[in-house]
Amino acid sequence: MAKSEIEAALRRALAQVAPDQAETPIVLERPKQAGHGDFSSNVALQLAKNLKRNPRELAQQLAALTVGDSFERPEIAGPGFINFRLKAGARLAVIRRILDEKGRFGRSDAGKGQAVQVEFVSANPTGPLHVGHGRQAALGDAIAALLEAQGHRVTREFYYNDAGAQIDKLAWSVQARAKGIRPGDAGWPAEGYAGEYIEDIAREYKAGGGDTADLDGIRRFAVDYLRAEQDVDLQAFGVKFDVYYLESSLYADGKVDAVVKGLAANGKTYEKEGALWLRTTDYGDDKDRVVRKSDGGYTYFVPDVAYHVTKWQRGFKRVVNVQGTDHHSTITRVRAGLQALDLGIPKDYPDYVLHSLVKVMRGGEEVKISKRAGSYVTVRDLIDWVGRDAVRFFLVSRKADSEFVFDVDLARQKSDENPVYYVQYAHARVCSLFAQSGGDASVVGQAALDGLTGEREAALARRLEEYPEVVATAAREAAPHDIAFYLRELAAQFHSYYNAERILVDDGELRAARLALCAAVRQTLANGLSLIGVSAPEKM
RNA sequence: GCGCCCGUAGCUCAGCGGAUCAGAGUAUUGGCCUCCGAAGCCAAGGGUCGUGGGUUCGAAUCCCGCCGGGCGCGCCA
Repeated sequence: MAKSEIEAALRRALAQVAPDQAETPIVLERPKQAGHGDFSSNVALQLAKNLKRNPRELAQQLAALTVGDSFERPEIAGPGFINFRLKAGARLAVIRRILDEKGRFGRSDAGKGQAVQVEFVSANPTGPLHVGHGRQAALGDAIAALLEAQGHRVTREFYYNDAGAQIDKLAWSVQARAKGIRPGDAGWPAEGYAGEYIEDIAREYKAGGGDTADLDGIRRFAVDYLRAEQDVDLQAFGVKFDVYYLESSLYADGKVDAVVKGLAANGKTYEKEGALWLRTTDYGDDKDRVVRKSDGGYTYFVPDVAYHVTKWQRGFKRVVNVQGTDHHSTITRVRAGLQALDLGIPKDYPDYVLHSLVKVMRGGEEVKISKRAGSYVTVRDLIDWVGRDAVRFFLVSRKADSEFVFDVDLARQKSDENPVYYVQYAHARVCSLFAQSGGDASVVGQAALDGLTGEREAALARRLEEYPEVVATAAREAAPHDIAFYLRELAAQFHSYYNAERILVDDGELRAARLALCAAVRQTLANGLSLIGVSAPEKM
């Protein structure tokens, strides 16, 4: 590839100009302005700092020594940047590569099949999924897809908190409803779940012949019911999990007890005020935390630690947990627990991607209620309002840690269409071109590309060439929004090209070359959209 | 009060291991359909990058203070 050739040539020049600085990192950037060429390096500036010499002078020396077949003579600009311009043939080579690699374009085997686990959503089975879960589902699934694209073997996992106080509350709430007690009535459980769905569950339970006095039966029924409902929503969202891990199984298998024993055996715990405490302050926490409450029960973070021990033991050397920022205090605790067990788990295990909460706006006001859940907007609501593709694109298009305002009106506006269609429309337009030309992408790909001499064509080729690096960076930083941004820019350049040039000209060779470029754009759009779980329609 | 995150164009947001980083979309205004999909394209206006210091030849980017916002700070999960 052209980039590595430039890098190697620059490296050779560097070895001649400054042998003792041969370790200076060489960074090749893609200038934003086309006038600055295809690649640019600031090595001369870095070098000037170390050698205390004039950067422009160094740049001149380096540039004169940097030669290669695929690029023109480099130019010096600004304080000492070395700019490289590719020869047309080298720049257009990416088109043929894309048509050849198809869905593999942008993928890499850099991950070498390493097993990685991405845990996300992990909603308690106490109600329908809310928008925050939606953001997690969109982010987590995209991060998983990105890691797969980099050659990792990814397991998508959902952790069910199906044990503990909140499940008891669920059971009491359903039982109360089954007995005809409504929220606010006498006998309604303290902090019970007030959503309409509780009534649905109670009705279904009774319809199935359930006994309203059988609290365990109610509990099992309600959890199964809500799990099934969440699965339906996730399916509608296009997210599939490989493993559902149940908190209750950690108790059943004795893994929770084992953690407590292990912590005690390592001398990391102590008794105080009738409770058992863990010295999490030894690992950077503000204060020590309770492990076993004075009533004998464990706090939630014990099964959490036990769960993460299983992740490690299941062979996941790398784990990414996607959670809301409201859980950020658990990071220190879980890591502290793992360290205190002294199992050889790295200090920064696992990785976390925290996302801020989503505010839903509609009609100029924040929406806080939904019919079904009562106190929050559900994933289902969003899908119903703007469609799955728009929800997934929107929720992934912002940095995870910035607050996100989901403007439903904006997403529906413009004759009931969504902004994501800008990207999808570019894809559909190429499909339309092929439908009309009767062309076949693989045949078209054989065409000579020499005719593609326009600035827009060069810019599109540059953009396409960039794609594999965008994917690699997005995967490394667990930042799917990079993909969304890239796709929008690629689509914008395509629309611009489409309007400026007549693709289906009469000249056979030129037409074939332009169609080849369009086919490469279409392929890249499709590859990118699939990473974030958005469809690439042929018509719309 | 303490900890983490955030403050960039009217609005929603990228950029943040310093330089070629003042950007995108949207909104506003003005152009472009006898012609491959106008759900599109082209152009213009619009920001002392919250604020005050510091480091540096060079700071939206790094450090400190302050202001403003979010989230945590349970023997809840």
